[in-house]
Amino acid sequence: MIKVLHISESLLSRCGLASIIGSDSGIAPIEQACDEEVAVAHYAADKYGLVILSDLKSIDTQKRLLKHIKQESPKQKVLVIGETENAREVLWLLEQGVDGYLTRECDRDEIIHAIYAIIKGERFFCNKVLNILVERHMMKDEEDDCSATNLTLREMDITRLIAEGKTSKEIATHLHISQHTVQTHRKNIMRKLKVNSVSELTLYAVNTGLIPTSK
Amino acid sequence: MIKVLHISESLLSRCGLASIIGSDSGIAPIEQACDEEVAVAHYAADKYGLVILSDLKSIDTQKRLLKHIKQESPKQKVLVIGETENAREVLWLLEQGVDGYLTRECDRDEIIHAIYAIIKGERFFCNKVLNILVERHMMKDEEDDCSATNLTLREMDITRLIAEGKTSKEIATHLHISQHTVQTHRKNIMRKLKVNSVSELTLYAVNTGLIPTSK
DNA sequence: ACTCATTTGCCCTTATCAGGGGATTGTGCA
DNA sequence: TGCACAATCCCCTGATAAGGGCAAATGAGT
Repeated sequence: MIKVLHISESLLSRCGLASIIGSDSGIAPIEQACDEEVAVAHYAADKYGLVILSDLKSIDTQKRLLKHIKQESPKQKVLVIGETENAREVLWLLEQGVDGYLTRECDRDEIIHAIYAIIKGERFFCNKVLNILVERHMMKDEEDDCSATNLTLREMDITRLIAEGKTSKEIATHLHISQHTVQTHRKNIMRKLKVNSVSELTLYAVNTGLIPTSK
Repeated sequence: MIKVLHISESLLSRCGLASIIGSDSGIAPIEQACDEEVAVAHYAADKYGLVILSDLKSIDTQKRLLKHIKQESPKQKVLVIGETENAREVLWLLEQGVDGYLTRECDRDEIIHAIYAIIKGERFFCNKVLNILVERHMMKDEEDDCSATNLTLREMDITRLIAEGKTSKEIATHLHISQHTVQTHRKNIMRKLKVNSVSELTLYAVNTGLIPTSK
């Protein structure tokens, strides 16, 4: 019987996954963690055959959890069920040693299939992710001096939060880092984007799709 | 028996909600729509007692669906299970006539409770959202004229210039008025729009067409 | 003439930002 | 092995914004 830990902040997701694979005879009833603290407290190396991460409010939480798990137990199998189609995010996860990535649109069979594949030591990615990887590989040649989008992942996070109206202090609290760090990122962002006001930064965020517009 | 249509792009969520309220005797088995097209094709006025929106990949999709539903059937009860704690998003949803808003952290009882409350014609919001509403409502008392779009011509000028990244001093020079005047306008604008940062002001300007976007 | 919204002007305090230093880790890449 | 870079943290200064209150001139409408 495969022991699974499902870390998800969404009640719906947790019940959903439990319901979906609850009937599968090869998988034990899923243990659940509803947030980061519970997950960290609950987790132990070699306790689970598979850890599934899904529906975490902030990508940052996802990153921290992943790092924590990989530190505790580098060989822990991890499956992420995500919503992002952002190439950089996916690539980052792959680099961290995630064993599988599904999107929320995947169907029951794909989930079950992914679980068994990963347990057997394979890796499993759904089509969308594969497309991203392929595209990324294609683009790779021309992609070296694109002046606009050379923000790092972290800088994109910060940019989005600034554009949403958060203060540096709020961002620091939200990301669990120091205000100084946020300030440093701000400086680098504004230097890279060649802007000198939050308005222009916000307009940049809107125009590049970092922020959704209401129409 | 209450007929419910659940629109969600996440398989986990759909199964989760079905599992959560499947055992409730007062609610019929949930119908599901997995994306926007299916939802639009599936939906008909007076067909459902309640429509639940959750886990839509883009906020734009959520907005389009909501508009569509309210056009087809203005009195349709709608419950949104969201993840945002962004005040503007929540307020926008409320203005569109959403009858309830829960976050993904809400528990089973809260969901069931919300459904029955909404069916009875009440509105239901979880605590986080209520906090947002209360904060905004505090502001509202003093300024009886409710809505955002009652800026004067002058204030619109100032808003546009602020959103373009000008400082108060630059605006003052440009309009041949005192910096103090610009500051006063700023204060009034931010009070009227209920925002407290230039980012949010900029987003307002973009969303209302005061500022052109490049896409 | 009177009212009301608009526009304009000024004072205050505190908080935050913009821009300038510098520094330490860790990771990836050459 | 070293180098570059990302991400983190810390210090400084001056400028500006945020938010409060107050009040005079203007102008259109009743």
